[in-house]
Amino acid sequence: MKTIDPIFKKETLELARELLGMELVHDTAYGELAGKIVEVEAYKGPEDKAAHSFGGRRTTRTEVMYGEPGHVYMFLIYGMHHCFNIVTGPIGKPEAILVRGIEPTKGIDHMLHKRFGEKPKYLKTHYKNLTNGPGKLCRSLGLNMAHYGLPINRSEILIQPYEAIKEEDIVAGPRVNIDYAEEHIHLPWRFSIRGNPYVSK
DNA sequence: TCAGGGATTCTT
DNA sequence: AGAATCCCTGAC
Repeated sequence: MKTIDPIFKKETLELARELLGMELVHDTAYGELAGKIVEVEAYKGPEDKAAHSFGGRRTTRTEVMYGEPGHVYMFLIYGMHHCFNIVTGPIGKPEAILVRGIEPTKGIDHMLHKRFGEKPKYLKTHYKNLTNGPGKLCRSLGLNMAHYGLPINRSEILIQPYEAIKEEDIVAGPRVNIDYAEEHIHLPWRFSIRGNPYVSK
């Protein structure tokens, strides 16, 4: 019986901050694709109006958030972009952390190819736009619905220590594109590494 | 069964 | 500022 990595048992907002500076790895047949996490958002259902699990909504899509923390919650947005999330909170409490930006660390050539296809030469703008957004980083790492529900650090998806981030280098602010969340729009549950170029716009 | 909308990205 | 694009959801 596989156990859950204890790091994922932390409180969601605390874990969100600690994820900054850690390395997200997709271990593929042709090598590791990886990047340092530089931006995340916390979603604390069922009380959080911005969360997919608000009000205890429990469907095929949100089901994994009701299970053990440390599993992958993937969803498709706007019919074309995948988003990668880490399930958090105790069993029965549907919380998650969305990874919105990473700084490439391993397998950059493969990532460029996955995102932009075959190019005679990749430009500076290709590198800059490789992983500075939730849909972009999934495309570059090759993450999709096939990874829904996988146990992190017990599968091809890994999150491991990489670099310590000082508390004063963490920026907290409101989450992006949640206009529907009414009084929860302004909760400062978006965290990023100050000044990092791979933080999304 | 179906209309409406979205935790985005790219182009104009 | 608007389009692309389609799965998920809730209502009927």
